[in-house]
Amino acid sequence: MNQNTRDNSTHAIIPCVTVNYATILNGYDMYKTLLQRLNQLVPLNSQQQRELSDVVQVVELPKEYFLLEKGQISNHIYFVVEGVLHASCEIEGKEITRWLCFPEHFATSYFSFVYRHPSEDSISLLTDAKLLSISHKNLQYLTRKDTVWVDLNRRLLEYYYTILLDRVMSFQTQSTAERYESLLQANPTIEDEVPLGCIASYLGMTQETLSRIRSRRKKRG
Amino acid sequence: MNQNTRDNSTHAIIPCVTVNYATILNGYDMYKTLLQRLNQLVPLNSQQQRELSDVVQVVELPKEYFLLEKGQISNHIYFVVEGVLHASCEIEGKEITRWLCFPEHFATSYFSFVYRHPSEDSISLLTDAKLLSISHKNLQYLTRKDTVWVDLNRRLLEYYYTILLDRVMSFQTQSTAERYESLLQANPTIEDEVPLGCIASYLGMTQETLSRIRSRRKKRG
DNA sequence: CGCTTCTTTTGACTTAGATCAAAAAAACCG
DNA sequence: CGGTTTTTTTGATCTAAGTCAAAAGAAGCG
Repeated sequence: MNQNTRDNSTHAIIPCVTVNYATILNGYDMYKTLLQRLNQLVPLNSQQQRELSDVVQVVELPKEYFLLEKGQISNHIYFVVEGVLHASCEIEGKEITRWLCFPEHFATSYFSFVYRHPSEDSISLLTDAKLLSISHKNLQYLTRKDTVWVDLNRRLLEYYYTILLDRVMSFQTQSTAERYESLLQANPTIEDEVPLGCIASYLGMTQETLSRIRSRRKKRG
Repeated sequence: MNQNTRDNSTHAIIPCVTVNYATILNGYDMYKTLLQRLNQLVPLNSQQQRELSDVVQVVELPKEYFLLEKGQISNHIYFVVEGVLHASCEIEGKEITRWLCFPEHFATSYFSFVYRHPSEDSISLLTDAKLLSISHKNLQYLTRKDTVWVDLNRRLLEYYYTILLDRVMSFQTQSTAERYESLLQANPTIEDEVPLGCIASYLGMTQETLSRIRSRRKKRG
Protein backbone atom coordinates (compact mmCIF):
# COMPACT_ATOMS: atom_id res chain seq x y z
CA MET A 1 0.00 0.00 0.00
CA ASN A 2 1.33 3.36 -0.88
CA GLN A 3 -1.34 5.80 0.21
CA ASN A 4 0.72 7.13 3.07
CA THR A 5 3.80 7.85 1.01
CA ARG A 6 2.53 10.24 -1.61
CA ASP A 7 4.89 12.66 -3.25
CA ASN A 8 3.72 14.50 -6.38
CA SER A 9 0.43 15.43 -4.80
CA THR A 10 -1.03 18.90 -4.78
CA HIS A 11 -3.23 17.80 -1.91
CA ALA A 12 -2.53 17.32 1.76
CA ILE A 13 -0.58 14.22 2.60
CA ILE A 14 -2.46 12.40 5.28
CA PRO A 15 -1.23 9.31 7.09
CA CYS A 16 -3.69 6.47 7.10
CA VAL A 17 -4.29 3.14 8.78
CA THR A 18 -3.53 0.24 6.52
CA VAL A 19 -3.12 -3.20 7.95
CA ASN A 20 -3.94 -6.77 7.17
CA TYR A 21 -7.60 -7.51 7.85
CA ALA A 22 -6.91 -9.97 10.66
CA THR A 23 -5.03 -7.47 12.76
CA ILE A 24 -7.80 -5.04 13.56
CA LEU A 25 -11.02 -5.64 15.34
CA ASN A 26 -13.69 -5.02 12.78
CA GLY A 27 -11.56 -6.06 9.82
CA TYR A 28 -13.23 -9.43 9.85
CA ASP A 29 -16.71 -7.93 9.56
CA MET A 30 -15.61 -5.79 6.68
CA TYR A 31 -14.14 -8.78 4.96
CA LYS A 32 -17.42 -10.65 5.47
CA THR A 33 -19.28 -7.89 3.67
CA LEU A 34 -16.94 -8.23 0.74
CA LEU A 35 -17.31 -12.00 0.61
CA GLN A 36 -21.07 -11.68 0.65
CA ARG A 37 -20.99 -9.37 -2.30
CA LEU A 38 -18.52 -11.50 -4.23
CA ASN A 39 -20.55 -14.63 -3.61
CA GLN A 40 -23.49 -12.96 -5.32
CA LEU A 41 -21.35 -12.70 -8.42
CA VAL A 42 -19.45 -15.99 -8.31
CA PRO A 43 -19.59 -18.61 -5.54
CA LEU A 44 -16.24 -18.91 -3.78
CA ASN A 45 -15.12 -22.05 -1.97
CA SER A 46 -13.29 -21.85 1.34
CA GLN A 47 -9.90 -22.27 -0.32
CA GLN A 48 -10.59 -19.27 -2.54
CA GLN A 49 -11.91 -17.26 0.36
CA ARG A 50 -8.74 -17.93 2.31
CA GLU A 51 -6.57 -16.92 -0.61
CA LEU A 52 -8.48 -13.70 -0.95
CA SER A 53 -8.20 -12.90 2.73
CA ASP A 54 -4.42 -13.08 2.46
CA VAL A 55 -4.29 -10.23 -0.03
CA VAL A 56 -7.11 -7.99 1.16
CA GLN A 57 -6.15 -5.00 3.26
CA VAL A 58 -8.22 -2.71 5.40
CA VAL A 59 -7.87 0.98 4.73
CA GLU A 60 -9.42 3.81 6.70
CA LEU A 61 -9.14 7.23 5.19
CA PRO A 62 -10.41 10.72 5.92
CA LYS A 63 -12.70 12.83 3.81
CA GLU A 64 -11.04 14.50 0.81
CA TYR A 65 -8.24 12.01 0.63
CA PHE A 66 -7.16 11.23 -2.94
CA LEU A 67 -6.92 7.54 -3.72
CA LEU A 68 -5.73 8.31 -7.21
CA GLU A 69 -4.77 11.44 -9.06
CA LYS A 70 -4.97 12.12 -12.75
CA GLY A 71 -1.85 10.83 -14.48
CA GLN A 72 -1.09 8.15 -11.92
CA ILE A 73 -1.43 4.45 -12.58
CA SER A 74 -4.12 2.85 -10.53
CA ASN A 75 -2.56 0.17 -8.35
CA HIS A 76 -5.54 -0.90 -6.28
CA ILE A 77 -9.09 -1.92 -6.55
CA TYR A 78 -11.21 -0.84 -3.60
CA PHE A 79 -14.34 -2.22 -2.05
CA VAL A 80 -16.29 0.42 -0.16
CA VAL A 81 -17.53 -0.71 3.24
CA GLU A 82 -18.40 2.72 4.56
CA GLY A 83 -18.36 6.14 2.94
CA VAL A 84 -18.64 7.55 -0.55
CA LEU A 85 -16.01 7.86 -3.27
CA HIS A 86 -16.08 9.85 -6.44
CA ALA A 87 -14.18 9.91 -9.70
CA SER A 88 -13.82 13.13 -11.58
CA CYS A 89 -12.08 14.51 -14.61
CA GLU A 90 -11.59 17.95 -16.02
CA ILE A 91 -13.28 18.87 -19.28
CA GLU A 92 -12.73 22.39 -20.59
CA GLY A 93 -11.82 23.68 -17.17
CA LYS A 94 -14.83 22.13 -15.52
CA GLU A 95 -14.74 19.33 -12.98
CA ILE A 96 -17.03 16.51 -14.14
CA THR A 97 -18.17 13.76 -11.80
CA ARG A 98 -17.81 10.51 -13.73
CA TRP A 99 -19.22 8.28 -11.03
CA LEU A 100 -20.13 8.08 -7.38
CA CYS A 101 -19.31 4.95 -5.42
CA PHE A 102 -21.30 3.85 -2.39
CA PRO A 103 -20.90 1.02 0.12
CA GLU A 104 -20.88 -2.50 -1.32
CA HIS A 105 -19.45 -1.20 -4.58
CA PHE A 106 -16.04 -1.49 -6.17
CA ALA A 107 -13.91 1.40 -7.28
CA THR A 108 -10.82 1.81 -9.36
CA SER A 109 -9.81 3.59 -12.52
CA TYR A 110 -10.49 0.43 -14.48
CA PHE A 111 -8.44 0.94 -17.63
CA SER A 112 -5.52 2.36 -15.72
CA PHE A 113 -5.64 -0.61 -13.36
CA VAL A 114 -5.93 -3.25 -16.07
CA TYR A 115 -3.67 -1.80 -18.77
CA ARG A 116 -1.20 0.01 -16.55
CA HIS A 117 -1.46 3.38 -18.16
CA PRO A 118 -1.97 6.80 -16.55
CA SER A 119 -5.48 7.48 -15.36
CA GLU A 120 -7.61 10.20 -16.94
CA ASP A 121 -9.64 10.50 -13.77
CA SER A 122 -8.85 11.08 -10.17
CA ILE A 123 -10.59 9.31 -7.31
CA SER A 124 -11.19 10.88 -3.94
CA LEU A 125 -13.25 10.47 -0.79
CA LEU A 126 -16.37 12.53 -0.25
CA THR A 127 -16.62 11.29 3.34
CA ASP A 128 -14.43 9.46 5.79
CA ALA A 129 -14.35 5.91 4.52
CA LYS A 130 -13.57 2.33 5.36
CA LEU A 131 -12.31 0.43 2.38
CA LEU A 132 -10.89 -2.92 1.52
CA SER A 133 -8.10 -2.82 -0.95
CA ILE A 134 -6.45 -5.33 -3.27
CA SER A 135 -3.30 -4.45 -5.13
CA HIS A 136 -2.82 -5.08 -8.82
CA LYS A 137 0.12 -7.33 -8.07
CA ASN A 138 -1.83 -9.48 -5.65
CA LEU A 139 -4.82 -9.73 -7.95
CA GLN A 140 -2.54 -10.88 -10.74
CA TYR A 141 -1.10 -13.45 -8.40
CA LEU A 142 -4.58 -14.74 -7.58
CA THR A 143 -5.61 -14.71 -11.22
CA ARG A 144 -2.73 -16.90 -12.26
CA LYS A 145 -3.59 -19.45 -9.57
CA ASP A 146 -7.32 -19.77 -10.09
CA THR A 147 -9.64 -18.88 -12.97
CA VAL A 148 -12.43 -17.99 -10.57
CA TRP A 149 -10.87 -14.53 -10.28
CA VAL A 150 -11.05 -14.14 -14.03
CA ASP A 151 -14.73 -15.03 -13.93
CA LEU A 152 -15.23 -12.55 -11.16
CA ASN A 153 -13.62 -9.82 -13.19
CA ARG A 154 -15.99 -10.53 -16.03
CA ARG A 155 -19.01 -10.55 -13.75
CA LEU A 156 -18.06 -7.23 -12.27
CA LEU A 157 -17.49 -5.76 -15.67
CA GLU A 158 -20.88 -7.00 -16.79
CA TYR A 159 -22.53 -5.66 -13.69
CA TYR A 160 -21.08 -2.19 -14.13
CA TYR A 161 -21.93 -2.35 -17.80
CA THR A 162 -25.62 -2.72 -16.96
CA ILE A 163 -25.37 0.20 -14.58
CA LEU A 164 -23.96 2.34 -17.37
CA LEU A 165 -26.69 1.19 -19.74
CA ASP A 166 -29.30 2.32 -17.24
CA ARG A 167 -27.55 5.62 -16.81
CA VAL A 168 -27.56 6.25 -20.55
CA MET A 169 -31.22 5.32 -20.64
CA SER A 170 -31.96 7.81 -17.88
CA PHE A 171 -30.48 10.58 -20.01
CA GLN A 172 -32.50 9.47 -23.00
CA THR A 173 -35.84 9.30 -21.24
CA GLN A 174 -35.88 11.22 -17.96
CA SER A 175 -36.05 14.85 -16.92
CA THR A 176 -33.54 16.34 -14.49
CA ALA A 177 -35.99 15.93 -11.60
CA GLU A 178 -36.68 12.31 -12.52
CA ARG A 179 -32.99 11.50 -12.72
CA TYR A 180 -32.45 12.96 -9.27
CA GLU A 181 -35.44 11.07 -7.92
CA SER A 182 -34.05 7.76 -9.22
CA LEU A 183 -30.65 8.45 -7.74
CA LEU A 184 -32.18 9.33 -4.40
CA GLN A 185 -34.26 6.18 -4.45
CA ALA A 186 -31.17 4.07 -5.07
CA ASN A 187 -29.23 6.04 -2.48
CA PRO A 188 -31.20 7.84 0.19
CA THR A 189 -28.15 9.03 2.11
CA ILE A 190 -26.74 10.95 -0.83
CA GLU A 191 -28.26 14.23 0.32
CA ASP A 192 -26.05 14.39 3.41
CA GLU A 193 -22.93 12.79 2.03
CA VAL A 194 -22.37 14.20 -1.41
CA PRO A 195 -21.97 17.90 -2.21
CA LEU A 196 -24.70 19.38 -4.40
CA GLY A 197 -22.23 20.20 -7.15
CA CYS A 198 -21.00 16.61 -7.49
CA ILE A 199 -24.51 15.22 -7.76
CA ALA A 200 -25.52 17.87 -10.28
CA SER A 201 -22.49 17.14 -12.42
CA TYR A 202 -23.06 13.40 -12.17
CA LEU A 203 -26.63 13.84 -13.37
CA GLY A 204 -25.70 16.30 -16.10
CA MET A 205 -27.35 19.46 -14.77
CA THR A 206 -26.29 22.70 -13.09
CA GLN A 207 -26.05 23.18 -9.34
CA GLU A 208 -28.80 25.78 -9.43
CA THR A 209 -31.17 23.40 -11.15
CA LEU A 210 -30.55 20.68 -8.58
CA SER A 211 -30.96 23.14 -5.74
CA ARG A 212 -34.35 24.17 -7.12
CA ILE A 213 -35.40 20.53 -7.59
CA ARG A 214 -34.62 19.99 -3.93
CA SER A 215 -36.54 22.99 -2.68
CA ARG A 216 -39.57 21.97 -4.76
CA ARG A 217 -39.35 18.49 -3.23
CA LYS A 218 -39.34 19.93 0.29
CA LYS A 219 -42.37 22.13 -0.35
CA ARG A 220 -44.36 19.08 -1.40
CA GLY A 221 -42.77 16.86 1.25
CA MET B 1 -29.36 -20.51 -37.76
CA ASN B 2 -33.02 -19.89 -37.32
CA GLN B 3 -33.66 -16.57 -38.99
CA ASN B 4 -35.58 -18.13 -41.82
CA THR B 5 -37.97 -20.12 -39.68
CA ARG B 6 -39.62 -17.50 -37.49
CA ASP B 7 -43.06 -18.18 -36.10
CA ASN B 8 -44.26 -15.86 -33.33
CA SER B 9 -43.25 -12.79 -35.28
CA THR B 10 -45.51 -9.86 -35.87
CA HIS B 11 -43.22 -8.89 -38.72
CA ALA B 12 -42.86 -10.24 -42.21
CA ILE B 13 -41.11 -13.57 -42.45
CA ILE B 14 -38.37 -13.21 -44.98
CA PRO B 15 -36.21 -15.99 -46.24
CA CYS B 16 -32.51 -15.27 -46.08
CA VAL B 17 -29.22 -16.58 -47.31
CA THR B 18 -27.30 -18.34 -44.61
CA VAL B 19 -24.40 -20.55 -45.52
CA ASN B 20 -20.95 -21.44 -44.34
CA TYR B 21 -18.48 -18.73 -45.21
CA ALA B 22 -16.52 -20.90 -47.60
CA THR B 23 -19.44 -21.62 -49.84
CA ILE B 24 -20.10 -18.17 -51.20
CA LEU B 25 -17.88 -15.96 -53.19
CA ASN B 26 -17.22 -12.98 -50.95
CA GLY B 27 -17.60 -14.87 -47.69
CA TYR B 28 -13.85 -15.05 -47.40
CA ASP B 29 -13.43 -11.30 -47.64
CA MET B 30 -16.06 -10.78 -44.97
CA TYR B 31 -14.32 -13.26 -42.75
CA LYS B 32 -11.03 -11.41 -43.28
CA THR B 33 -12.63 -8.22 -42.05
CA LEU B 34 -13.74 -10.00 -38.90
CA LEU B 35 -10.31 -11.47 -38.29
CA GLN B 36 -8.70 -8.09 -38.69
CA ARG B 37 -10.98 -6.62 -36.07
CA LEU B 38 -10.49 -9.52 -33.66
CA ASN B 39 -6.73 -9.35 -34.02
CA GLN B 40 -6.86 -5.78 -32.82
CA LEU B 41 -8.35 -7.07 -29.60
CA VAL B 42 -6.45 -10.32 -29.11
CA PRO B 43 -3.92 -11.84 -31.50
CA LEU B 44 -5.18 -15.13 -32.93
CA ASN B 45 -2.90 -17.88 -34.19
CA SER B 46 -3.71 -19.83 -37.35
CA GLN B 47 -5.19 -22.72 -35.38
CA GLN B 48 -7.59 -20.36 -33.63
CA GLN B 49 -8.45 -18.63 -36.87
CA ARG B 50 -9.32 -21.97 -38.45
CA GLU B 51 -11.49 -22.96 -35.54
CA LEU B 52 -13.34 -19.70 -35.79
CA SER B 53 -13.88 -20.06 -39.50
CA ASP B 54 -15.64 -23.38 -38.92
CA VAL B 55 -18.35 -21.77 -36.83
CA VAL B 56 -18.82 -18.42 -38.54
CA GLN B 57 -21.70 -18.11 -40.94
CA VAL B 58 -22.49 -15.49 -43.54
CA VAL B 59 -25.90 -13.91 -43.35
CA GLU B 60 -27.41 -11.46 -45.79
CA LEU B 61 -30.64 -9.86 -44.75
CA PRO B 62 -32.96 -7.17 -46.03
CA LYS B 63 -33.79 -3.85 -44.42
CA GLU B 64 -36.31 -4.08 -41.57
CA TYR B 65 -35.56 -7.69 -40.81
CA PHE B 66 -35.71 -8.51 -37.11
CA LEU B 67 -32.68 -10.39 -35.83
CA LEU B 68 -34.22 -10.56 -32.38
CA GLU B 69 -37.53 -9.62 -30.91
CA LYS B 70 -38.30 -8.62 -27.37
CA GLY B 71 -38.88 -11.69 -25.23
CA GLN B 72 -36.75 -14.01 -27.34
CA ILE B 73 -33.44 -15.40 -26.20
CA SER B 74 -30.54 -14.12 -28.23
CA ASN B 75 -28.84 -17.07 -29.90
CA HIS B 76 -26.29 -15.31 -32.03
CA ILE B 77 -23.65 -12.71 -31.91
CA TYR B 78 -23.32 -10.76 -35.14
CA PHE B 79 -20.44 -8.94 -36.74
CA VAL B 80 -21.59 -6.23 -39.12
CA VAL B 81 -19.75 -6.17 -42.43
CA GLU B 82 -22.17 -3.94 -44.28
CA GLY B 83 -25.27 -2.10 -43.14
CA VAL B 84 -26.61 -0.70 -39.90
CA LEU B 85 -28.40 -2.45 -37.03
CA HIS B 86 -30.31 -0.98 -34.18
CA ALA B 87 -31.58 -2.15 -30.82
CA SER B 88 -34.70 -0.64 -29.38
CA CYS B 89 -36.98 -1.06 -26.45
CA GLU B 90 -40.32 0.38 -25.49
CA ILE B 91 -40.52 2.74 -22.52
CA GLU B 92 -43.94 4.13 -21.68
CA GLY B 93 -45.26 3.51 -25.16
CA LYS B 94 -42.28 5.13 -26.81
CA GLU B 95 -39.69 3.35 -28.93
CA ILE B 96 -36.22 4.12 -27.59
CA THR B 97 -33.08 3.46 -29.61
CA ARG B 98 -30.60 1.83 -27.24
CA TRP B 99 -27.78 1.61 -29.70
CA LEU B 100 -26.86 1.80 -33.36
CA CYS B 101 -24.42 -0.70 -34.78
CA PHE B 102 -22.25 0.07 -37.79
CA PRO B 103 -19.80 -2.00 -39.85
CA GLU B 104 -16.88 -3.53 -37.95
CA HIS B 105 -18.96 -3.68 -34.80
CA PHE B 106 -20.53 -6.55 -32.91
CA ALA B 107 -24.18 -6.85 -32.05
CA THR B 108 -26.24 -9.01 -29.78
CA SER B 109 -28.52 -8.60 -26.82
CA TYR B 110 -25.59 -9.28 -24.52
CA PHE B 111 -27.29 -10.37 -21.31
CA SER B 112 -29.83 -12.45 -23.14
CA PHE B 113 -27.03 -14.11 -25.09
CA VAL B 114 -24.81 -14.76 -22.07
CA TYR B 115 -27.40 -15.64 -19.41
CA ARG B 116 -30.02 -17.21 -21.70
CA HIS B 117 -32.91 -15.11 -20.56
CA PRO B 118 -35.49 -13.25 -22.66
CA SER B 119 -34.24 -10.05 -24.20
CA GLU B 120 -35.63 -6.67 -23.20
CA ASP B 121 -34.66 -5.20 -26.52
CA SER B 122 -35.28 -6.12 -30.10
CA ILE B 123 -32.67 -5.87 -32.80
CA SER B 124 -33.47 -5.05 -36.40
CA LEU B 125 -31.84 -3.90 -39.61
CA LEU B 126 -32.03 -0.28 -40.67
CA THR B 127 -30.54 -1.16 -44.07
CA ASP B 128 -29.87 -4.30 -46.08
CA ALA B 129 -26.94 -5.90 -44.34
CA LYS B 130 -24.18 -8.42 -44.61
CA LEU B 131 -23.38 -10.02 -41.32
CA LEU B 132 -21.27 -12.74 -39.90
CA SER B 133 -22.94 -14.77 -37.24
CA ILE B 134 -21.77 -17.10 -34.49
CA SER B 135 -24.24 -19.14 -32.51
CA HIS B 136 -24.21 -19.35 -28.74
CA LYS B 137 -23.67 -23.08 -28.93
CA ASN B 138 -20.66 -22.76 -31.19
CA LEU B 139 -19.14 -19.99 -29.13
CA GLN B 140 -19.48 -22.13 -26.02
CA TYR B 141 -17.80 -24.93 -27.88
CA LEU B 142 -14.89 -22.66 -28.79
CA THR B 143 -14.68 -21.26 -25.28
CA ARG B 144 -14.29 -24.67 -23.73
CA LYS B 145 -11.46 -25.52 -26.11
CA ASP B 146 -9.36 -22.38 -25.85
CA THR B 147 -9.21 -19.56 -23.33
CA VAL B 148 -8.39 -17.05 -26.03
CA TRP B 149 -12.14 -16.75 -26.65
CA VAL B 150 -12.68 -15.90 -23.01
CA ASP B 151 -10.07 -13.17 -23.31
CA LEU B 152 -11.76 -11.91 -26.43
CA ASN B 153 -15.08 -11.72 -24.66
CA ARG B 154 -13.48 -9.62 -21.94
CA ARG B 155 -11.79 -7.31 -24.43
CA LEU B 156 -15.02 -6.74 -26.28
CA LEU B 157 -16.84 -6.05 -23.06
CA GLU B 158 -14.16 -3.56 -22.06
CA TYR B 159 -14.27 -1.91 -25.45
CA TYR B 160 -18.02 -1.43 -25.37
CA TYR B 161 -17.75 -0.27 -21.79
CA THR B 162 -15.54 2.63 -22.86
CA ILE B 163 -17.99 3.50 -25.59
CA LEU B 164 -20.76 3.70 -23.01
CA LEU B 165 -18.59 5.82 -20.74
CA ASP B 166 -18.08 8.28 -23.57
CA ARG B 167 -21.76 8.30 -24.29
CA VAL B 168 -22.60 9.12 -20.68
CA MET B 169 -20.00 11.87 -20.77
CA SER B 170 -21.57 13.33 -23.90
CA PHE B 171 -24.86 13.67 -22.05
CA GLN B 172 -23.13 15.29 -19.11
CA THR B 173 -21.20 17.85 -21.07
CA GLN B 174 -22.57 18.38 -24.59
CA SER B 175 -25.55 20.14 -26.13
CA THR B 176 -27.88 18.35 -28.54
CA ALA B 177 -26.07 19.86 -31.52
CA GLU B 178 -22.68 18.84 -30.17
CA ARG B 179 -23.83 15.28 -29.57
CA TYR B 180 -25.09 15.06 -33.13
CA GLU B 181 -21.87 16.53 -34.44
CA SER B 182 -19.80 13.90 -32.62
CA LEU B 183 -21.97 11.10 -33.89
CA LEU B 184 -21.71 12.39 -37.44
CA GLN B 185 -17.96 12.66 -37.12
CA ALA B 186 -17.72 9.05 -35.99
CA ASN B 187 -20.17 7.97 -38.66
CA PRO B 188 -20.55 10.19 -41.68
CA THR B 189 -22.96 7.88 -43.50
CA ILE B 190 -25.53 7.99 -40.76
CA GLU B 191 -27.53 10.73 -42.45
CA ASP B 192 -28.54 8.48 -45.34
CA GLU B 193 -28.81 5.20 -43.52
CA VAL B 194 -30.57 5.87 -40.25
CA PRO B 195 -34.03 7.44 -39.92
CA LEU B 196 -34.10 10.80 -38.19
CA GLY B 197 -36.26 9.44 -35.38
CA CYS B 198 -33.79 6.70 -34.46
CA ILE B 199 -30.89 9.09 -34.30
CA ALA B 200 -32.86 11.59 -32.25
CA SER B 201 -33.91 8.91 -29.77
CA TYR B 202 -30.37 7.56 -29.58
CA LEU B 203 -29.07 11.02 -28.76
CA GLY B 204 -31.85 11.80 -26.30
CA MET B 205 -33.67 14.56 -28.16
CA THR B 206 -36.87 14.97 -30.18
CA GLN B 207 -37.10 14.48 -33.93
CA GLU B 208 -37.98 18.13 -34.41
CA THR B 209 -34.87 19.27 -32.60
CA LEU B 210 -32.63 17.06 -34.70
CA SER B 211 -34.32 18.22 -37.88
CA ARG B 212 -33.63 21.83 -36.92
CA ILE B 213 -30.03 21.04 -36.07
CA ARG B 214 -29.65 19.60 -39.55
CA SER B 215 -31.17 22.55 -41.34
CA ARG B 216 -28.97 24.94 -39.39
CA ARG B 217 -25.97 22.84 -40.43
CA LYS B 218 -26.94 23.05 -44.08
CA LYS B 219 -27.37 26.81 -44.02
CA ARG B 220 -23.83 27.18 -42.76
CA GLY B 221 -22.49 24.33 -44.90
C1' DC C 1 -15.68 34.37 18.93
C1' DG C 2 -15.66 37.00 14.59
C1' DC C 3 -13.70 36.81 10.08
C1' DT C 4 -12.98 34.53 5.87
C1' DT C 5 -14.06 31.07 2.51
C1' DC C 6 -16.85 27.79 0.39
C1' DT C 7 -21.45 25.94 -0.55
C1' DT C 8 -26.20 26.36 -1.28
C1' DT C 9 -30.27 28.98 -2.14
C1' DT C 10 -33.02 32.41 -4.33
C1' DG C 11 -34.20 35.81 -7.90
C1' DA C 12 -34.50 37.80 -12.55
C1' DC C 13 -33.70 36.87 -17.05
C1' DT C 14 -32.38 34.20 -21.30
C1' DT C 15 -32.27 30.35 -24.13
C1' DA C 16 -32.29 25.60 -25.68
C1' DG C 17 -35.16 22.33 -26.47
C1' DA C 18 -40.10 20.29 -26.03
C1' DT C 19 -44.71 20.35 -27.61
C1' DC C 20 -48.48 20.82 -30.76
C1' DA C 21 -49.94 21.38 -35.30
C1' DA C 22 -49.71 21.68 -40.04
C1' DA C 23 -47.19 21.68 -44.51
C1' DA C 24 -43.79 19.58 -47.50
C1' DA C 25 -41.19 15.80 -49.08
C1' DA C 26 -40.25 11.13 -49.63
C1' DA C 27 -41.39 6.39 -49.73
C1' DC C 28 -44.89 2.85 -50.74
C1' DC C 29 -48.12 0.45 -53.58
C1' DG C 30 -52.11 -1.07 -56.25
C1' DC D 1 -49.03 6.87 -62.56
C1' DG D 2 -52.01 8.92 -58.74
C1' DG D 3 -53.31 8.24 -54.19
C1' DT D 4 -52.07 6.73 -49.58
C1' DT D 5 -48.99 6.45 -45.85
C1' DT D 6 -44.84 7.60 -43.56
C1' DT D 7 -41.07 10.65 -42.63
C1' DT D 8 -39.15 15.11 -42.37
C1' DT D 9 -39.42 20.01 -42.18
C1' DT D 10 -41.15 24.31 -40.62
C1' DG D 11 -43.76 27.46 -37.65
C1' DA D 12 -45.77 29.19 -33.35
C1' DT D 13 -45.75 28.71 -28.70
C1' DC D 14 -44.42 27.09 -24.11
C1' DT D 15 -41.50 25.43 -20.51
C1' DA D 16 -37.53 23.33 -18.46
C1' DA D 17 -33.22 24.30 -17.60
C1' DG D 18 -29.09 27.43 -18.12
C1' DT D 19 -26.85 31.84 -16.96
C1' DC D 20 -25.59 35.64 -14.21
C1' DA D 21 -25.64 37.81 -9.93
C1' DA D 22 -26.41 38.43 -5.28
C1' DA D 23 -27.96 36.82 -0.68
C1' DA D 24 -28.10 33.39 2.88
C1' DG D 25 -26.05 29.49 5.29
C1' DA D 26 -22.31 26.39 6.68
C1' DA D 27 -17.90 25.24 7.45
C1' DG D 28 -13.07 26.41 8.50
C1' DC D 29 -9.77 28.84 11.20
C1' DG D 30 -6.76 32.20 13.68
